[in-house]
Amino acid sequence: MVRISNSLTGDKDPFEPLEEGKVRMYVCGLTPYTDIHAGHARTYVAFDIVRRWLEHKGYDVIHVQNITDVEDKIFDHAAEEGVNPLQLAREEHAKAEALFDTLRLQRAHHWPKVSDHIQHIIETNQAIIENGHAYEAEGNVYFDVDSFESYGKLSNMDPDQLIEEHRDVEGEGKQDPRDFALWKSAKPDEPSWSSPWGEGRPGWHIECSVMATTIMGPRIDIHGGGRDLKFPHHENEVAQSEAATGKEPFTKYWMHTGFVTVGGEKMSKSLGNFVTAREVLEKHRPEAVRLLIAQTHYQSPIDFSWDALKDAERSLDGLMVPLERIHDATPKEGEQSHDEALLEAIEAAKSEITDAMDDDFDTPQAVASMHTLSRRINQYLDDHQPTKAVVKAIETFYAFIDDVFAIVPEERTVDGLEPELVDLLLHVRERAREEGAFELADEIRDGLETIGINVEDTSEGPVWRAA
RNA sequence: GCAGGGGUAGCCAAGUGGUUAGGCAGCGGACUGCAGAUCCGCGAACGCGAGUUCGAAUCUCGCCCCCUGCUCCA
Repeated sequence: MVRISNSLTGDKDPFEPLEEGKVRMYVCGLTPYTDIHAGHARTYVAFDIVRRWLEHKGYDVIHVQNITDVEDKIFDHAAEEGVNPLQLAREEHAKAEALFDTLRLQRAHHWPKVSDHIQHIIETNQAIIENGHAYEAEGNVYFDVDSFESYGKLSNMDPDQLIEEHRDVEGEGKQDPRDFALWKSAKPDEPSWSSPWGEGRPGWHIECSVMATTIMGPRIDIHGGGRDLKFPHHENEVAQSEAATGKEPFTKYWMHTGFVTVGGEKMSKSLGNFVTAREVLEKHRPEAVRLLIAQTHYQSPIDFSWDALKDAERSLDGLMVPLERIHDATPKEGEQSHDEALLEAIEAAKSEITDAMDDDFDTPQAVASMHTLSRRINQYLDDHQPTKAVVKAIETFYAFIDDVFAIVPEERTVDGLEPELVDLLLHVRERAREEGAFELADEIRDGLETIGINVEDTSEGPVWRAA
């Protein structure tokens, strides 16, 4: 049984989806106007692992991730650059999607865009007005916070206190400072659509309610996003969705990811302390990035540093050593008495990882189990030639962790390299070593290293791989 | 101010009453022509103060510090 820390209840709740065997999952996506940074990547990797785990458990997961392509920031940015806002959003989204692929994120089943859902948004706004929870004012439509009794239930905010806090918040024709826009009247030179309230465009927040419910129905299982979206974005989503459909809870399990920080402070575009996902992936393998993220629980902050990434690279290398060793080994037929203990250790590791993941996706615990098993396998391989059954079990284990975490790297290759030539060189080097010509042997090894090939001498002879 | 999350060894990070977490770095050893990898061993920890308990990182109370949210935000 999977248990999930639920922001809505404040508890770790047993996961019982609305519909047996099926999971409706919505992850707050991008407002594409510039490069995504490490913080976005963290959230998406975290939910990628959530999805992979649920799928591993046999759930049929529908994963929806929105593209907010109609939003002030895009308009502002497009105006600065002198380009078309919708075009800018399309291009930035395409760039982000390519990065997602590199990061080994499973593609969402739906990537709904606001610009494709304007009609649905208008209809939802009308429903909210009819249900008495919104009003029109000077071409704008505002959500009537005071009419929605449970406002504040997700973010644990006191609605009365919000009145004082937001005394100064402006808005054309707003009746209450807490009210927020479902529809904004058009400004010159900005994209707009016609509506019963005149030319305009959707407010921020409403798109997520509309696209989630249009695609998945009035109630969904999991809704995720960064902690910074909890208020006001997610709080407003809850209010809008429930006000429109009359069904609650809109989302059964709300999940919020911790921030990526830099020197303890939140990484954000406005602070300017960000590192783009592209920069990170230019310097590091995606699997190392994913391991770094998995080493921290999804709710805790991750303090970003290049050193931390380097550590994760080394840690990943260590984790993958057994896999490389069995690729280099020649397995033998039959059974060996000492195989039993190793096969049991592999089963034990799987079961530990399963328990950890079921417990609110405790990836750091799961990673620890992987390391422990990796050491056990190395011990075995130090002492024994593996049998085919053992090789199979190890490969199956690595396939399992790759399935759930996507952290097993492709074997590295050097472009334009003839493996036979490397083997020939190493053969010559062995001859040199036999004759004690170590200077020549080292020259060959150093030379190979400069073209990206690492040579290691083992008791079984030299092995090489791309660095 | 209100609300939430945290403070665990040099760094990162699990762990909710008794049993080695784990990683990275470090030190010693085995192996090796050397290097690397691997293995074995080692050290080092629970923010502070009281309390409960046979026993507290874990429970209670008080305090200190950090981060986040309170209509830009993954």
